[in-house]
Amino acid sequence: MMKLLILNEKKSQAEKFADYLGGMSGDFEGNQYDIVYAAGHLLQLKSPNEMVDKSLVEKYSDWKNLDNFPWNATDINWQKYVSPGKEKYIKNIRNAIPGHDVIVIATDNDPSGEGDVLGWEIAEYLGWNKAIWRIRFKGDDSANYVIDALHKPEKANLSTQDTQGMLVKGKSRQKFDFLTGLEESRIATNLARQEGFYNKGKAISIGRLQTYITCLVDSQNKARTNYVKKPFYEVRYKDANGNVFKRNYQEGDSWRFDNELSAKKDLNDYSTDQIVIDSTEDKRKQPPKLVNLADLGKIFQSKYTTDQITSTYQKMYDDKIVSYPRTEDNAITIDDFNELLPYADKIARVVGIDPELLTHREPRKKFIIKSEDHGANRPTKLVPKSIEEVTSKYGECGKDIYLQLAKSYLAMLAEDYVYTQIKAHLANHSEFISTINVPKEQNYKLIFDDESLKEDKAEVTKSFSDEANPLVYQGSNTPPAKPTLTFILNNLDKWNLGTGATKMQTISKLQAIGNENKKVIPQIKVTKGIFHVTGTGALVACLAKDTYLSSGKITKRLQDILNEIKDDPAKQDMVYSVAAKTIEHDKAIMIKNAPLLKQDDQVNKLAGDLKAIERFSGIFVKNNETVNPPITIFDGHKTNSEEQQKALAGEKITYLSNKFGKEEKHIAYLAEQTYKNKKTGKEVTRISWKVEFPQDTDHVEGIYLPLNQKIKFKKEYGQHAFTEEEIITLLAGKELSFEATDKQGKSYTATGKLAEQEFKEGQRKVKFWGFKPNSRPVDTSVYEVITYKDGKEYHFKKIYRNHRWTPEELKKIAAGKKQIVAFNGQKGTYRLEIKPNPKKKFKGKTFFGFDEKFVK
DNA sequence: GCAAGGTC
Repeated sequence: MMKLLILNEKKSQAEKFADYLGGMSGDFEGNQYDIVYAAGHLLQLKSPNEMVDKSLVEKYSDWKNLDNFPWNATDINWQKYVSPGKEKYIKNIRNAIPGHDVIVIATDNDPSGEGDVLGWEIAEYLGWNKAIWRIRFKGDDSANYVIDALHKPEKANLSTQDTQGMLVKGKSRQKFDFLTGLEESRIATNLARQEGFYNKGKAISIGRLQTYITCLVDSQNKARTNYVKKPFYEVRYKDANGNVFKRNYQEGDSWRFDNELSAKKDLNDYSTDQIVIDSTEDKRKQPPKLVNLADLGKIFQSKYTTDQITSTYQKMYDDKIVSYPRTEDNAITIDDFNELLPYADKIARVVGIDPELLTHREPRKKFIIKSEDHGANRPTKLVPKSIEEVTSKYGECGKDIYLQLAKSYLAMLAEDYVYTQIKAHLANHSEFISTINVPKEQNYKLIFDDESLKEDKAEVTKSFSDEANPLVYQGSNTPPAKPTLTFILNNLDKWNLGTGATKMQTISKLQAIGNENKKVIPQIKVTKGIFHVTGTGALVACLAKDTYLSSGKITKRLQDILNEIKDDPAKQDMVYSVAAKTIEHDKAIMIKNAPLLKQDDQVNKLAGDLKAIERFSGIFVKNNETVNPPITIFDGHKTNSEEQQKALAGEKITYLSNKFGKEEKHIAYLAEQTYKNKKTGKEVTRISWKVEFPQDTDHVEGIYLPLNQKIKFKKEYGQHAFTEEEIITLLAGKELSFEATDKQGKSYTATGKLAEQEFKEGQRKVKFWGFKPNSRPVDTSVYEVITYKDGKEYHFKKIYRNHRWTPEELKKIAAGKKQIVAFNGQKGTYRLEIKPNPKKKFKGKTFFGFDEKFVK
């Protein structure tokens, strides 16, 4: 009898195991067991300088000496520490260990070996020295698979870990990415600085996945800029339904011209011709495979960011209304199929699909896989009551995700799309041919049209008419594709780069929207669905051009080596030499590229202002150590050398600051400050500026009763200073009226209450509390009040240029549309094109007005 | 200050 500690990768998996085995603890065929779980990787590699012998710490802390690279990977002991935020999971597992004989690693069985690493690193970290069993099961949602796997565990222990192929494979991948990523980041950062590009004092991040993406986006945009359109002209035929007949072009054919005139001359040799049908055949197309998260990203790329989609999907997964997000499966097991089938009608009704369409309830082969990672993304048995419920819980994006997911699933249960394929040629010119597909029965396409996944959407075709007419057709060489999300994802797939879990995430992280997530400096940004590099991205693209890490090939090569290591783990040190060779090569390339930074237009335009924070240095009297504080204090004050010396001597300096809207006296001094490093969670102590602000006499503080929350707000509004009594009224959340003077000097009664408001400071939105006047009622006998297309209310005068707006005109105005209106002037009627402009400006005031253009 | 891989 053995006591087993079953270690799952995540909570949801542990819950399923408990379900199959009869609880989180219990008895499995005579052996006692307890189930514990992680939350993905709980551990990560330490900093390089923490993984080497004392004598090498200096070398591995250094960023500046290029001779250090490549490192000697055998110097490194590959120790790990608990990722910030994951301590509670480690604690739970540690507490559960005593009394057990075996740790059963029951994490995901990824082909990369990631699940193996994830389990083994926990056992190692916790100092486990007894048996370790690895079980591999097909999918995590069938009791039979799990029990079957428990019958035949792969038995090992920590001392034999180097013989475990999958584990060694996973660890080797980790080592390669760590070595190449960290070393090349240091090399790139150093080289850029030597050329004067400081990237705001932050490191330039280089890595196998991210650098490929950044360089791909940049090279594609450059290819688009350099594209020269080369038109060609040729005779084609078109029938009344728009079907085109053309010849198959071979290099050197004389009927294709580079100028229109020649083609026009050629056109004289052709005349209206009869269409001859060659064949008519009915064809069928099965519904497309199920969508995954990357597909959802592609479908909604112009509507939502990758970040919105992944985070919304995650919320829906947390509530279990959709399946596990991070998979690349496009099919499901027969068990999954059978489990969800009884809910199909219910799902259909929620998403507004007629259940009558779901007649194909037998599984087609293409949708069924024997084993799965997690199974394709799909709705679950937990069907929401209505689509409105989904919208109210997860917003517009959640609604769109659910609709798309449900429809993709339901399409699988509909009949094949049937179309008629017709091939034809022209009677007198048989070399002109045409093939068209005419839809016959839409079937699954009524539920989900897979065209939405393609970038070039096919048009619906009508059958041939009797005859076709010749015309001169202008074509051109194809321009390089736009770097859209689809483009990036397709290229990642080409090289097998990134996993289901990381692709969308990395693209999100690389984007400017990651500004809130300060872990990563954005390298790319997306505008209108097209990706571009940022300043940092421009630096990366120029420096890393032609490096191995910027190319997809390195991943193919790495994977070959990793598989070799998996088959013979004794070869594991191979990964060290591959990493060293990669770094050596890339270092040489980057040294060559570095001088080009100054000549690169894009780099100068985008990265020129990413200068370093200027610092001064000196010995600080209080700790007798050399310190490097910034010259400019964060309140905007630029210190002079006299002030710097004073501060180093431990004295306070005083100056006037203008930063916060008005001039005030600030006192600043150097002192020890403690920060939390966001990535490592470690506290860092540093000497930097502290500022004493003058006492705030403009604002008042108090408890805002409706929220029971402490707030601060301005003591006055316009010319009016609030009295004690009025402040109490406002803090109670009540309305207040007082006599006020407007900007024109007229007095009026202002009524309003406290509200949280927002103003923009550059890109940043700053929230504040303050008195907010109610919008003054408009005189509806003089003004029209409309709800504009942006959903907001606006007003404007009923009579404009002596013309009273008609109801039809008002409708167009509300829709934001242009229109031509006739006005009566002194010299008769004149016409203007009128376009509503809700942000019309006059003497600094913004109002709802109209842009006008004269028309004849 | 630096990766990619997990999950939440």
